[in-house]
Amino acid sequence: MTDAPLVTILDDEPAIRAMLSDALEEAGFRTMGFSRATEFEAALKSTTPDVCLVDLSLPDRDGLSLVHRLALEQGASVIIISGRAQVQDRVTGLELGADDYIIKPFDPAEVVARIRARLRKPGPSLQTSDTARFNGWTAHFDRYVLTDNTGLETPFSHAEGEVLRMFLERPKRLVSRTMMQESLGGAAGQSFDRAMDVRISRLRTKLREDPRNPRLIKTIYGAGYIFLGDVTWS
Amino acid sequence: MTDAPLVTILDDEPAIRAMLSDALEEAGFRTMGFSRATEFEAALKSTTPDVCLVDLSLPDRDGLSLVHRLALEQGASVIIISGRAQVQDRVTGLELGADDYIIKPFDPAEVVARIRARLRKPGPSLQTSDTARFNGWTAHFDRYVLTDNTGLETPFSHAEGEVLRMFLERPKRLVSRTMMQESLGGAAGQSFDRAMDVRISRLRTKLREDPRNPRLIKTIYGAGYIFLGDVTWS
DNA sequence: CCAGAATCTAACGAATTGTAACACTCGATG
DNA sequence: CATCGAGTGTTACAATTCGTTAGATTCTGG
Repeated sequence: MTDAPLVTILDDEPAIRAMLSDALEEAGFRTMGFSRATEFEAALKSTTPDVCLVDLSLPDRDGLSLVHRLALEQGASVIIISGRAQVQDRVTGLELGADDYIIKPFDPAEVVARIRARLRKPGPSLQTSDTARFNGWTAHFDRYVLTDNTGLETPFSHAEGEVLRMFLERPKRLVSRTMMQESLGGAAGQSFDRAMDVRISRLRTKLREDPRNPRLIKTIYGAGYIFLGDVTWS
Repeated sequence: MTDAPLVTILDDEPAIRAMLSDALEEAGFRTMGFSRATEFEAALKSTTPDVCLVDLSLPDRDGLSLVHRLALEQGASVIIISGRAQVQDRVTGLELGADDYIIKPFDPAEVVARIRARLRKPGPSLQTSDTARFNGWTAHFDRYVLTDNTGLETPFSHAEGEVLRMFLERPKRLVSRTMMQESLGGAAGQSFDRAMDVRISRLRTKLREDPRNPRLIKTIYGAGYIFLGDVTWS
């Protein structure tokens, strides 16, 4: 999806840039991060972002004047992200041309929602590439269907899909039990361990694994599982 | 000053209405205040506000569904003013079409600044067209008709259209059950949950979905629905 | 080979979702 | 005013999903 909206992030703290770009890319946006205003301005000559996130406390320049220039010259939406929480700060920020003003600390989900509100487009889809091929099978995560090499379709549920995706994203590597639990969002505990097993068992059935000799999902006793398969995402 | 921007205020607390209209008129806007959603809707027939301030906790109606309708049908900017401060509330509010979300207690100066920010960018908040194409189907929302790829027409009702539109505006993204309820204006509760299901069931029938293996409207157990279809509005 | 731990999986059941059938509302119509 | 029919929420029950339980099975160290 090359026409996903482009969001630039201008903030001097790498941790915040990372958090934002993670959340935004997860939500389907393209992102570019900058730590300094000068770099950002240089990049503006060759690209036109759809939304600009700007932190006001920049080392090399006053953020507000930058916002002002941005709003005036580029047509882009400008969203200020700032630790300055006073009403007066917000008012002047908005008066200078910002379209929105978000206060640190913020929740990435709200940032995504506010960006979408600016773009007011249905928003890009969560899934970018959502089919994977492996050993004769094709997993269509968008349709929740597994396809045989003969073309026979087997539907799988959401929970099964979570497990399958987890494996396909880590082929031929050990997936520890605890890692699974975390990724599947289950509260750790005796009973959830069994739930995991059951999910895997059901997935194995759909993949027509031989219980005595599984070829795709191997159990490593005492450690976890390992998915053996030549995975190609497309 | 007849062409000063018109701001409507919908809030059941007279004190807040007074404070807002004072500040807004001071800032040069025209204002109209309403205490109930029904009055407000009646007034909409004769006037078109530039910005609508809406309190979510209304006595006679769920505010969110009103926001949804407003953003959709009128082209006006909608700013939610609410006491509900959870991130999740803000996210759903914005997802449902609000352009901004202000938390009580607020400073009137900030409200003014945010209104100005909205007016500056005549946001493309309005869905200009009323026809969408997806996977061989064409939905004519103006005529309440679904057209087959063979040209066969199937009428759909208003309630079905609400659900369909909600999906077509968020293709390939999870639509949570609560978001639906709020957009469709049902008071949350055991029984309305069923009403949702029934609407979707009826819509599925019209889309000739295979109950065992729906291709367009997928159910995500415990989470909501996801519409898989390549949507083009025109 | 044995004991104990880890894993597998059939079966059950609670929660969620699907849908047919019914009931109510509201306009249109005779 | 009675009737009809479309639209839609409600109810009741069926179907599905998925975690839990419990007993069987497999693995490992000794």
